[in-house]
Amino acid sequence: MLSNRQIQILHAIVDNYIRNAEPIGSRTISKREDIGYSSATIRNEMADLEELGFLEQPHTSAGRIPSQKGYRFYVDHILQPKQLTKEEISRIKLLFAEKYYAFEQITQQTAAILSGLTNYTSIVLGHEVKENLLKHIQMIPLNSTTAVAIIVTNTGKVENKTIQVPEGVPISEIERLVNFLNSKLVGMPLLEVKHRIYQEISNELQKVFDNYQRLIEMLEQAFHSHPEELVFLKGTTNIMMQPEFRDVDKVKDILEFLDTNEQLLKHFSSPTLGVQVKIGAENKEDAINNCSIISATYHVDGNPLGTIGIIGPTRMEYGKVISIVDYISKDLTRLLGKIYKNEP
Amino acid sequence: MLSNRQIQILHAIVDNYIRNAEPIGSRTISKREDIGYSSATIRNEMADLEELGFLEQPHTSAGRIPSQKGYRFYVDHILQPKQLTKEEISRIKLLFAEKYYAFEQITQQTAAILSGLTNYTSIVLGHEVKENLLKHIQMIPLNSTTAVAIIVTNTGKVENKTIQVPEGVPISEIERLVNFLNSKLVGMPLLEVKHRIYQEISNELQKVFDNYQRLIEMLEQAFHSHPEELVFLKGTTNIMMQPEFRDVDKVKDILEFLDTNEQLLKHFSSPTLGVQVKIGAENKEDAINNCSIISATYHVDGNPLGTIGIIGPTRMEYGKVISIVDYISKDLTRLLGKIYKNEP
DNA sequence: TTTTAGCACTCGATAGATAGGAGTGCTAAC
DNA sequence: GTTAGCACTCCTATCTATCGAGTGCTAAAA
Repeated sequence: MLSNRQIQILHAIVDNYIRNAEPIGSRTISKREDIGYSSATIRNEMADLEELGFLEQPHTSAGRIPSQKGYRFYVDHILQPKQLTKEEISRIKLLFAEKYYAFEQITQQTAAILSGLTNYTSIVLGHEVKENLLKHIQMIPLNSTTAVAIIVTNTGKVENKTIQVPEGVPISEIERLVNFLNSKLVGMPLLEVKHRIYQEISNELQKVFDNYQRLIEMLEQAFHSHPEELVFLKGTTNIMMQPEFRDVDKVKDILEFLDTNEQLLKHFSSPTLGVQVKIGAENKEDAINNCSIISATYHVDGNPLGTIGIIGPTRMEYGKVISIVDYISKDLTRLLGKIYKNEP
Repeated sequence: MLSNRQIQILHAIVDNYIRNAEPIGSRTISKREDIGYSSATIRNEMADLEELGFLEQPHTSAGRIPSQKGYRFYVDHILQPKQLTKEEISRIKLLFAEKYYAFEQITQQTAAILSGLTNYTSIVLGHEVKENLLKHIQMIPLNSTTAVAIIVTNTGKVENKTIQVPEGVPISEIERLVNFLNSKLVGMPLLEVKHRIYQEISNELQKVFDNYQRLIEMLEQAFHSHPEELVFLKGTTNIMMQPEFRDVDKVKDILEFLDTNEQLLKHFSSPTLGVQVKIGAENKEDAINNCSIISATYHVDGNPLGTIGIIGPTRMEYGKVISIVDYISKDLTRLLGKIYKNEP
């Protein structure tokens, strides 16, 4: 276990490095008012801390910087969450006080304020539609061969697809089909809908509709789920302001990681309670080995709907960012809860 | 006017610089098989070309590089469009052969193939909804206080918004309102709809519906148009592979420009016939002074719907990129025309 | 008149060499 | 246990010298 003095020194080093991005020497620390030891003493402690794996030395004659383990200890045991300022809170309140929104707008605004308040890159993952329930199906013919299929879920998510209408199917028949589907499928998890169409109601469909085969093809199109654009990023260029990312190749790797939605989604696949902090190589992907990600899941009615997060250098202002992510994820949960009360 | 030999030399310099990103000296050119002059002769011509403004010299003892004027002349008078390879054509064909799509998917796929084929950054601007006609309005209640308003246009574009339903308005009343609106507003340009609600049908609304005031508030929400997410980018990180953009600050400026949708939209505000090439400072914005943009507008029924484009360094493979942008914009126009035939 | 060979000159890029200084580790004294 | 002192390390910055690609000019050749 670390002694109090060691913790004090580690604290000072992490704080200092987060602020200045430069290795810290023993003299710098001994000069701090809250530390009453000579540089030689500090040096001894620093050597011990390095041996224990909490500090690193870029080269022999440089000061120390926190290692990943050091950051981890800092986050777990030293850090006290930083209170948001009045101004920050009022900016968030202002945003979430807006009355009506398209869904994408909420996520976009959330991403914007996250990166705005932190000066890092924000990530907002939209809703996991999978567990949503079907609320309504609609098909609107555009012309004799094309229609728009619209699927609405109980959380207000709207999906739409342009589909081909089989030759010789009159509009009235489509209306009848839509009514039929609504009566049979509403309230069902979206994931099961397709399955249900084939298994349970195909018989009935066949009885009631002449052009069964063609209609089923059309439905296939309508419910064909494509991997969704769920990811919103904001402030990607903030990364480049960090002194550790003045190198184009590093930045490129990170941006490529962020641009690949699949990777991002995989990274945030499991919802978590509270705020999660992943430091450096705790993120499996090589590209973001020098980054930390702070994230939290937001909910409606206890169901995780998506994730918000911040990505920045391991030298991140953990205290501030954790507070902001926590606050906003809770406010977002509150807002969504207000909008989509779980009524039948 | 430039002599044939001058054109030949300019051609060689531009080609060479596009390929290697390094200044070209007189000796390099005189060694080329298609040029039968000594380096001294080339030197004289190069000096003349520089005086005329077609070439530049990074410093005294370096070779020459094309100036903006040089690129312009190259694009306007020297360049012969490069035939797409069979493989390129088949990749495009494959993409556009897909039968059904959500609209966003078409734009996204287009962006993907543009950047995939060119190795530059692609920009696809979605549809200008303004001139679209209203095809259908729908409101789907989620619970007693919230509903989703869906607006479909004749081009298959679907907009949706979550709106607040005023207290005490029964579902049946909303249905009646939607039917009323559809009977009155369908076929009208989206831009005029709001105006029309207030001016022409407000009287009638007032007569037929009790909760006129509340309903009009709800409609205000539904038709409140927010600046739309119309921009799709792909391959933004390709910029960083260019040797002239190994500098984080330059990259940052460009990415910030691309991230600001308003700027992009402004830049592409006026539709053009055919492929447009903007070289270097011909782009007004400072951030992209060292970039060229190659763009083309795509249409449905003669109406410009959006723009596709490529942004890269001024040292761009103009021949190839122009051909690709041209080809894809035409194919996209063809595809959209097929999907959204202008039928009532 | 046009082209080319020859040559002095320019200037950025590269590689050592050197000095400076921040910081360390160790020892011995407090 | 703490600290002063000191030799040592090694990064950084600066300067210098060299190299060479490329130029412009002149004069000779075609």
